[in-house]
Amino acid sequence: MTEAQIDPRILRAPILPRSFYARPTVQVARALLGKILVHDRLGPGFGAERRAAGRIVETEAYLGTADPAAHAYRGVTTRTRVLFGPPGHAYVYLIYGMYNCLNVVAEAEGTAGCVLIRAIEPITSLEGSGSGPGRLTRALGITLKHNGQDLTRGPITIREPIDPEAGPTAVFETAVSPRIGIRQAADWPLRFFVRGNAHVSRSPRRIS
DNA sequence: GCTATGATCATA
DNA sequence: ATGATCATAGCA
Repeated sequence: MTEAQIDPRILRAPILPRSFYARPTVQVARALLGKILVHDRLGPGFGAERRAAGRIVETEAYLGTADPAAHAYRGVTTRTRVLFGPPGHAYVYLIYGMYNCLNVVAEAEGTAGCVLIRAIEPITSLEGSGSGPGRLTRALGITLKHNGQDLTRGPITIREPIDPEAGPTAVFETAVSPRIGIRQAADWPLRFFVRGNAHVSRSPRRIS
């Protein structure tokens, strides 16, 4: 049985501060590309195989009350409350009865806005693919119970890679496209991904 | 209480 | 093109 070796870069990677998230949503969506998403299932322990991590290679911005495709479009509800809360928290929801989607709350408290994490490039060995929003949460063990959690505290954190010269996506070009799978505001250019990266999702655009 | 609706994915 | 499967929203 081969123990998966953790890339030591994630052990030293500093957690992104709240100020990173307290910016316009589109800025946050672009800035999240290349950052490292970590789920430490044992907290600050040393259980190496319990730590799952990947590099973010695809995101989508959802612009709150100004965006017909956003959950926050119709204002505060039980579900969307976290979107209007302080930035740097996780917004997790269940879609199609089977998939959890992980979003990051952006903008100042009181203003809704979030970034959907759509794909990661594995750093640790993952159980399954990290390509696609439903698959990456399954691979990292992220569920509804993580909704509202503070991403500056963990166990889910997003980190700055310590050595930007290392790794296959360290130097990259950001590509832009319409968002995947929505019907409202279907042509808004709010999807961002690492051009040419093999782990970017290839979900078909929903039609009709 | 009830019903419609998905920011998905796999299979065909 | 279809189906699996369920939390949430909107309405009565």
